[in-house]
Amino acid sequence: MVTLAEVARHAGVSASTVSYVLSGKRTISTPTRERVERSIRELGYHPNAGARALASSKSNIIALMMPLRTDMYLPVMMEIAIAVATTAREHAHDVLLLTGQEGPEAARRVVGSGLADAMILMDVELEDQRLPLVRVTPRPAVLIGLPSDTTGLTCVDLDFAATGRRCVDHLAELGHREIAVVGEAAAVYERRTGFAERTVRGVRERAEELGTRVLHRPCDGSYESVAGTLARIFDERPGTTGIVVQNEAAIEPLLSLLRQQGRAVPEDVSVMAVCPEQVAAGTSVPLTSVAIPAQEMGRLAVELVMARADAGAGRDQAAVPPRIELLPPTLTVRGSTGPAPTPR
Amino acid sequence: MVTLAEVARHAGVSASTVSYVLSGKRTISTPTRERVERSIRELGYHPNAGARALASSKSNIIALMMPLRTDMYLPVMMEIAIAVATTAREHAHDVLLLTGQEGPEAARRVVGSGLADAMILMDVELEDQRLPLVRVTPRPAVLIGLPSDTTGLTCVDLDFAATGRRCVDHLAELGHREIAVVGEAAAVYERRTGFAERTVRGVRERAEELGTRVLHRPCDGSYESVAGTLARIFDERPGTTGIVVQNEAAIEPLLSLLRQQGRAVPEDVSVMAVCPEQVAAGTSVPLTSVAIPAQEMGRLAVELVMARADAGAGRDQAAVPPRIELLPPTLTVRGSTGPAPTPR
DNA sequence: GTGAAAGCGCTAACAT
DNA sequence: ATGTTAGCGCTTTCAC
Repeated sequence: MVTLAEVARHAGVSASTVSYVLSGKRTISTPTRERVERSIRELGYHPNAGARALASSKSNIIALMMPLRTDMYLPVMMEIAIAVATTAREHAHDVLLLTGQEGPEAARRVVGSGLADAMILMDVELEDQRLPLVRVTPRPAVLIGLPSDTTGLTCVDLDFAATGRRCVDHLAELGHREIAVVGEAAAVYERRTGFAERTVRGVRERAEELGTRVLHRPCDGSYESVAGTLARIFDERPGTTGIVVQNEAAIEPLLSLLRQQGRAVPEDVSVMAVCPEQVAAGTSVPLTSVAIPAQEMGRLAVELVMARADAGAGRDQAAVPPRIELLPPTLTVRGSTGPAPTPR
Repeated sequence: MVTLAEVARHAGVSASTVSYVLSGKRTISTPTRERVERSIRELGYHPNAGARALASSKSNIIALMMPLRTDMYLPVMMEIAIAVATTAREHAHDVLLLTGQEGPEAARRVVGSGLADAMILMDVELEDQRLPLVRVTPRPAVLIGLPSDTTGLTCVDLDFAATGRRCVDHLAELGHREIAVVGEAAAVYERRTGFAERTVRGVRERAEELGTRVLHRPCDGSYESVAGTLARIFDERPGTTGIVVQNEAAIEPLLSLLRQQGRAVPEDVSVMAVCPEQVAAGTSVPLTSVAIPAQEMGRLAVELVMARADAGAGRDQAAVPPRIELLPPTLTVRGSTGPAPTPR
C-alpha cells in the first residue's frame, strides 16, 4: 500500500507538503505541486480513509437512515437514495446505508463512533423515535418528512397541504363539484408520517372555500380494495366526477376498474394522482398529476446537511439556523382530467 | 469524546485489556470484563471507527455498487440493497452505497482508500467495465448477476435458464402447445446483463424438447407497447394459449388488455410471470410465477463475500475458491394458469 | 513556500 | 490473565 510518506520521498518533499497539495489548505508553488501530483499518479497513491478520519475527525460519510416501515413506495425511496448518493459525491462525501431493523440505536452507533459525520433520516414519523437523538447530537441532521414537533430541526418535504389545495383548484376550475380522494392504506394514516393527512387537510380546506364536496377513503393498493373503495364512493356520492389518488399501487387497478364499469376517463370522470412523474406518465391513461419530487428532496437534503456541516466546522454550534423546506407542488396536466360532464 | 484510554483508567486496567474485552480475542477474567463493561456503559463509550480502521486495516464496511443503468426494476434493486444491509449488520459490517454516475473508478477509490474492505456489484453487464478491477483487487468481491466470462469470479444470481425451462414445463403439463414470451425492452437484450437472454434460451431449449412452439417478443413496459406486442402475437400465432411475461411493467397492461379483448385468464389464455412474489400476488389476477428472490440474492452475496473476507484474513490469497451460485427457480401456482382450451 | 514533529484512538505484538 | 508499547497513515500546529 502506498502511503503519503512514500509519495513525499518520491517527490523529494515533506509529508506535510503532500498533505497540503491534497487539501489545498496552503499555497504551494506550482513546480512543487506538479512534482507531487506526478508522484501521486505514478505511485497510484490513495489517501487512507481511516487515517484521515482519525487525524481530522471527519469521515466524509453521510448516514442515510431508511426504516422502511410499512407500505412505503420503494421506488420513491430508491430515487431519493440515489439522489442523496449522487449529491453527496459532489461534496466529496460517501453514503452509508442504514435500514430499519437496527432501530434508532443505529444512529447513535454511527455518530458515536465517528463513522458518519452527518445524517439524513427518511420515512419520518410524527413522533419519530430518532428525534431525541437528533436533537442532542452535535452532528448535523436533516429529516425528509415532517414530524409533529419540528422545533430545532431541519426538514425537507413536499408541501402536501399545498398539493391537496392545488388538486382541488384544478378540478374546480374544470367544473367538478363533487370529488373523492382515494388515499393511502388506513395503516398509513394511523401510525405514520403525516404526509397523507396533510394532503387531505389541504384538499378539505380548499374544497370548503370553493364549496366543493369531498369524500375521502383510505385504500390499500390491492385490486379488491380498490374495487370496494370505488364502489362505496359511487354508492355514497353518485355525483362524483373527480378523483384524486394518493396511492401508487391503487392507480392501475382504479383505471382498469373504471374502464370495466364503462366510465370513460376523462369524459365521465376525471382522475388525478399525487405520485412520481414516471408513474403518472406510464399508466394506461397518462395521468394529470402532482409530482413527488424524489430527486429534489434527496438533493436538497444533502445540500442542507452539508451547509450545516461546513458551518459547524467554522463556528462552535450550528451557525446555520434550522429550517423547514417545503417544496411547492408542481401540477402537470395530462390526459386524465377534463371538464366535468354536464349533469343530465 | 470518550476514548478507550479513559475507559481503561476508569476501570483501572490497561488499554489493551479494554481492547481485548471489546474484540474477545483474548480470555479476560469475568470480574475484569464486567468492570470494563460497566465503565464502557457508564461513560457511554463508542470505539472510534477511524482509529480502528487505521490500526487494524479493516473498515468493516462493504461497498454496494449499483450502476442503475437502464430500465432495471427499482423495487428489486431496493430489496436486494435492504437484504445486503441487514445481512451485513449481522456480520458487524455497514454498507456504503455507490451509484453509477461515478463509474468504475468508484470501486477503485473505495478499495484503494481502504474505505471498504469488500464489495458487492449489482446490475452486472456481460462485459462489465468493473471486472478488470475486480479481478486484480485483493479485496473480496461478489457479483449479483452473471458476466460472460466468470473465470475467477464469485457470482450470485437466479438460474434464469432453469426458470425458462420451468415455465415451459408448467405450461406444457397443462396442455399448451403454443406459447409466447413477452420480454424486457429491446435495449435490455442489446446492451445488457444477459439474464433476459438466459430465460429465453431456457424456454427455447425445453420447448424444443417438448415440441412446443415459442414466439418471443421484447417489449418495453408502456401500455401502447404491450398492446402492440400482444396484437402481433395473436396475429402471427392465433393458436397461442400461454404467455410468459418477464417484464414487471408489462404485467398490468397485459392483463388489462386481455380483459378488454374478452380473453379470459386462465380459461382462454394462461399467463405466468417471472417477477417478485409481491408483484405476482398483487395483480388484478394473482399470477402463477417464478419468483425473483431478491432477498436471498442479497443475503447470499453478503455471506459469500464475508466468507472470502474471513478466509483472506487467515491465509494469504483467497482460500475460498470462486463460486457461481445460481439459485433454483421456485414456481408458485396462482390463479392465472390453467388447462389449455380445447381447440374448436 | 516548506519542514519537523506531535498527536488522533486504536490494535497487536511482545512482555511478564 | 494482564500490562507496555510501537506503530497504523494522516492532519496540523509550530517553526523557519
